[in-house]
Amino acid sequence: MASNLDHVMLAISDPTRRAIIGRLARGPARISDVARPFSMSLTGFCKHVRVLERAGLVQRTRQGRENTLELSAEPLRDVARWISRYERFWNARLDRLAGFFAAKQEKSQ
Amino acid sequence: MASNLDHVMLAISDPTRRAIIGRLARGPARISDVARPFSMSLTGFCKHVRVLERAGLVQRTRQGRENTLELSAEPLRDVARWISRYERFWNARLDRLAGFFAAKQEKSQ
DNA sequence: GAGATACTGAACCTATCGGTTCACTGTCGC
DNA sequence: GCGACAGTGAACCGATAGGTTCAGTATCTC
Repeated sequence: MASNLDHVMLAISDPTRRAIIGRLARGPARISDVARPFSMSLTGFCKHVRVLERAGLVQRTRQGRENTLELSAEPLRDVARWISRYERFWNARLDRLAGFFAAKQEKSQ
Repeated sequence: MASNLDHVMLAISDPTRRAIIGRLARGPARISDVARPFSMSLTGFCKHVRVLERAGLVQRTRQGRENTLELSAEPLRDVARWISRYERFWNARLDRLAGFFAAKQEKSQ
């Protein structure tokens, strides 16, 4: 019963999978080519690809024996939307600082 | 050797922990009070709190036998920063649309 | 058809996750 | 001091994560 947001966040919580996303941002590529830089069996690598697929973060196109992967970043938007609800918290200190300067300026006028 | 980004993303990949964050956004609260709405043992709940602490997302203040939790959203900023690198991908369609209208307007002038 | 290439599936391993129960330690109120 | 309250630690559980190896299936090349 895990939601897609769960799947997406879990998918990007692994550095290998973030690296795959980073690679695919430069353009689509075959599984083997994406896998090459990683010191990992191809089977292990494919498991990461499946996790990314489950999250909807990559799409696979099969032509003959080759599988081309393409980034599909839309699900990240949901994560961004969730996080944006808390932006004001990490901006809080900045806000207070801005408020301080605003008050100071007001006084000096 | 997991990075903090790993810990933060893993922490927010669980709906219970996102709910805790949502609750703490309304203000600090005692562990027991935050735990009450969840149908889960207090011990189990405390494990979630520990995961959030490991990620730096909550801070605990102890006074007597009570533990007050406070949201510390700064780590989410790192997640937001990572995600922002891919914004252009989910905006791509919008960008093309904007480009289309820009070209149309240029033509009509 | 033979051999290389590009994966995939199944079985296995260890570690971690998300949850439980039970026993325990402090701390507060009376 | 005693009982209720707030929370922790340890042990356990089943499921999943992240990795492996090995064997198999298509597919391409020659």
